Amino acid sequence: MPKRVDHAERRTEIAEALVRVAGRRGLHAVGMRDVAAEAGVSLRLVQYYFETKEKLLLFGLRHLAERFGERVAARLRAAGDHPGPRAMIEALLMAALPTDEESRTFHHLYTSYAVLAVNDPTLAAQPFIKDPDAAEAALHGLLQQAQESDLLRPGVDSRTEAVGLLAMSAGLGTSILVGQRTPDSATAIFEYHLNRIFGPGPGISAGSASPLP
Amino acid sequence: MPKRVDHAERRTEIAEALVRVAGRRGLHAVGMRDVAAEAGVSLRLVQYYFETKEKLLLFGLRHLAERFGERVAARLRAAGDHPGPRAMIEALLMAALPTDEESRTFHHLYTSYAVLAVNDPTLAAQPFIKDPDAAEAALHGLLQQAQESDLLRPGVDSRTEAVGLLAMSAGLGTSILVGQRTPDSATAIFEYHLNRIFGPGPGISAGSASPLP
DNA sequence: AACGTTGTGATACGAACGTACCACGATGGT
DNA sequence: ACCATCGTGGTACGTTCGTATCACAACGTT
Repeated sequence: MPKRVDHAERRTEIAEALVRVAGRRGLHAVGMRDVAAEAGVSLRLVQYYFETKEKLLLFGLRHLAERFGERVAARLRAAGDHPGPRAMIEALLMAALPTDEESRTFHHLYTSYAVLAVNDPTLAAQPFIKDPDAAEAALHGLLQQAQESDLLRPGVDSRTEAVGLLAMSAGLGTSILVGQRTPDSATAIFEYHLNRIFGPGPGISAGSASPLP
Repeated sequence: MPKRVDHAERRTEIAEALVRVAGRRGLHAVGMRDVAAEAGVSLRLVQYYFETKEKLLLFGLRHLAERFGERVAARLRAAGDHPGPRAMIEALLMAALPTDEESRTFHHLYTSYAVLAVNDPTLAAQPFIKDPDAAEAALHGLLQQAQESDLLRPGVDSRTEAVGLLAMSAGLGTSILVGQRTPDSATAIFEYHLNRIFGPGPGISAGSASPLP
């Protein structure tokens, strides 16, 4: 029926099918046939656009990381520069928490890939070193900017804080994912730490932010 | 040849074989046959002592969590009460980092199980809710104890700090696992935060603890 | 001494997986 | 108008997996 097909677009569609079905049933339980069914194409086509499963998984990871990067960027843009760097930092940290379905899926799959990357060096480089480094640099930049504007309490090490906050975000994200903690409690913890780094200021908009449940 | 066999002991041996081989090749790549070979027994025996793979995995998780709990307890005991609560807290946080092979395996497999638990509620309850809650309670207790001894800076919320530090530990652990960060840099971050919570005091014994590589 | 239970081995089975192969309609270049 | 190539479907192959089955040796009990 169709003549010439945009390969990149088709690969993206299939990769998103992979992300959907993996988010639903777990990455370990996803086969080529599941991806094909979810994408509404034949098994042969998945083979055609990604010759091997490994390549499909790799592309899926890159696509996932890219989509998530765009999401974070959009939230940062939405936060705007108006209320100052603190709002941007809040947006950055909150965007990484698994609150809605999309971020839940991201955390779930990203962690799955991270586990695979421990034994499969092919996966590692870009999404598990470079991307976190970039996030760290971004947060570090925001903190430095705030520091230069004299918004931070004295004695704050912007670099160490950046690393620590991102690690905290990752750890809290996992806790939320497995149901140990609620997004609201994570929000409250961030609020506490931002109050400690900045002076006391205007709070976070979302969530009830009760002390701790 | 042998007459009566201690089931519990045998199950433990097999579970440890599971942990070893899974730590080497990844939990997703481990089959019943691999566990049998690693334990030096026949496939049938693994089936005999754990009827199904799911039960083997479940027991493996509980065993892993238990062994790790003992490890942390031993480190806490080794830290002793003498240098005060700060040393205990340092020991608690450091014990959770993947520094040697044993803790690396623990982090790797525990994360693998956590990913599985997202889609399989059978796994969740004990090791992913109760155990972290216990760790949190322990750290919280140590912080409270330090607070009552007037060792903490004013304005420190012991509960929030406990949760945040443990989340940071988990996040840093994953970063170390995938090779983004070194154990030493994680140590430096803990030192920074403990200096902030306590007054400035005696440093951590292990590691070079350079500012940040 | 006989017997039921327990521990162990070898092997078979059915399903699912990733991949390879074959066939064919449609399309675009010449 | 031909033909090589692209896109697509269907299906088969070989492997591996978890599990089930059969057989039998060794032990404790009576």
